[in-house]
Amino acid sequence: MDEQARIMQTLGGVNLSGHPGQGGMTLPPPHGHDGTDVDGRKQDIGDILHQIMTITDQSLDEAQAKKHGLNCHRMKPALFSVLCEIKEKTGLSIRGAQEEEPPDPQLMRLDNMLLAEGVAGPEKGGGAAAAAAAAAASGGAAGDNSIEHSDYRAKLTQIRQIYHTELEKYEQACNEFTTHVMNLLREQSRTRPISPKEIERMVNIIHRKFSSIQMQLKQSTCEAVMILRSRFLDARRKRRNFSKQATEILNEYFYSHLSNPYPSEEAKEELAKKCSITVSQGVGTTITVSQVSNWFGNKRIRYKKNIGKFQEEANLYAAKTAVNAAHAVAAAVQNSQTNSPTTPNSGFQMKDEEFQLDSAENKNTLLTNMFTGGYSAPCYQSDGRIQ
DNA sequence: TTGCATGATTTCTT
DNA sequence: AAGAAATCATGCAA
Repeated sequence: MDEQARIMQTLGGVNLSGHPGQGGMTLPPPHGHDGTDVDGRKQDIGDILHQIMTITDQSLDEAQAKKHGLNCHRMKPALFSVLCEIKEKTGLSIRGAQEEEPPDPQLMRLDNMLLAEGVAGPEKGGGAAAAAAAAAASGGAAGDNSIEHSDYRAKLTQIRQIYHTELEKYEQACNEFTTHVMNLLREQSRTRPISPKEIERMVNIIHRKFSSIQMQLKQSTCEAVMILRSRFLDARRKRRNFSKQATEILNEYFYSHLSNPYPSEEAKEELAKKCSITVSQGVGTTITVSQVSNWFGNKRIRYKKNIGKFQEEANLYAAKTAVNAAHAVAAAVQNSQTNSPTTPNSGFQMKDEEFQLDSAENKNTLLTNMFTGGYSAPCYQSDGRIQ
């Protein structure tokens, strides 16, 4: 620190005569009051410059000794001050051209992405927000499969850890290198003119270099996240057929509600629950509400597009529900004979009482008519939409 | 390998 | 926001 202060002092106040001046470069007057003094100074400067110029021709020991001598020379501060001023002037003109660069947009993009993915930024959650974001991006069905979800999070945490370790390493290396260079420059400032601004500039250069290395790290981290994310989403996209039982439950509901095949949110939940119980496709496989919605969406559109093709299926399920209804009625009758009257069936399956009591065939014709427009309400509109 | 079935996603409409 | 329609991508039987 005293070195720096000394340099500042040299820069700010010391002139060639060795006395404090008004600041800035103060050359001796061309016609000094004392001619012999001026001549002496000139000789001194010539002498010191000669010594500096020849120092490289000498052996290390000789140079070392000479260096000490130069440091103690009475004209040294003055010469040092002049050199500093000259350097500062040239340095300023160079710096004007290379500094004040705007923030790198690519770096900003990378930073934003890492922040959004939960890799950079505060530790909390460890990418839970990112997983949720990925879930939201991949549509309603996402975010329900906890196995894939936790897998994604685990991998993201891994990436996060690697990223932070590497970043820390880079920062440490950067600091070490900066300290080293600063020490070196301070050391050198004893023998050559180095201003604090120059040191600062050098530090900036080092930081820029290290941030460009950091950018590479950020870039590869982003790539890793993108790969993980695409894999995660691809895995979700992989289609697996529902089990036969699940399809049966959904079909039963669909054909028994053909007049209005739009299950409410509660009904969807119920169906999802029911399907999940019967599904046996593997560990962790469940049918979600959004999958039920997908299924009904697909079913409605495909049924509407080709009613003929689904006729057989419709008959089958209508017969099935009719049988169920008959059983239910029989049970109800039996109940009414033995106990007080109770509701034979609960839940969505028996909502459409009128439908249940029709004969399978009649009902199908009726419902087919509904879809083809031969039934008053609800039916497809002129543009083909239901309702 | 091919064609159909089917779950999921995307885009558009209401 | 929910649903329709189109499309994608995969499963599966022939």
